[in-house]
Amino acid sequence: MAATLRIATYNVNGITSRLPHLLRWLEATRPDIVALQELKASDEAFPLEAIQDAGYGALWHGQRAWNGVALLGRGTTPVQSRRGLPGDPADTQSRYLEAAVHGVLVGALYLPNGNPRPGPKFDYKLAWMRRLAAHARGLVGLPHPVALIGDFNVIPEDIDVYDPNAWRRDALIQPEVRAAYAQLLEQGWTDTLRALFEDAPVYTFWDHFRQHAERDRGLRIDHLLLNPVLSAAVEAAGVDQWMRLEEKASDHAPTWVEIAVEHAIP
DNA sequence: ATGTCCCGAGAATCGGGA
Repeated sequence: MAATLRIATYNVNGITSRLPHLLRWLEATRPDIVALQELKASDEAFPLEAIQDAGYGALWHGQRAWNGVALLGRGTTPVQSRRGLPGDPADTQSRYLEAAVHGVLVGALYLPNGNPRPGPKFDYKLAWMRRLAAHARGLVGLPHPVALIGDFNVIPEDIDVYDPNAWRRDALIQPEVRAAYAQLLEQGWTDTLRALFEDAPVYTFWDHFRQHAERDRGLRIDHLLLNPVLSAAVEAAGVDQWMRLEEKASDHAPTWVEIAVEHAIP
């Protein structure tokens, strides 16, 4: 029996503040696999019980006040394959978690913002992108489904921002950042939203300034990169933009892809 | 150049980050 697998990524900007939003969204859209970013909470503060009550198993890598990523599986607990991005043992920031969920190997990531630029934070971002590319190279050609999803903090092209000029000094749009992202895609990853929307704008983030959400002045920085095995089965993709217009919303909206699978998800 | 929201500190606002 044919069925679909829904994979989503959502930067919650604080799991404690956003738990009600997360639970409403899980119930409304019932994704099978979810990557969360910016938990901004220690491991001890992760709201496992509420998430389990919603029908999800969870794996998380928290950090007090900043960063923090998690993977949720509907009706299953993700099986961890990696915690932390390889390539720098001194890196203590919680930004990468990798696990098998519903038959997909999922790398869930929160790529460094990189501002202010220039400076050590921008250097860290570029170094992190090099480490990601080195790791991703070993994943893209695997004979099973692989996804790299999360908040990449990269505006890939001018179509991905409401006004490129307004962001020209920002780390998210710099030529070397865009080049690093393009090189990652060249390994064989498909940028799913861009592939499906073709030359139509689609945004995943709207900052808190000047009513940008209400005016749809956004950026596309949350990405779903699929390896060839997985991208061959894509049926649909989109952004749950209504979530950005909720009271006390995160500045990001959940972004998702639906995959055709042979059998119903248990 | 502007502006807003989250977190932690620690007691009321403020700094850091985005």
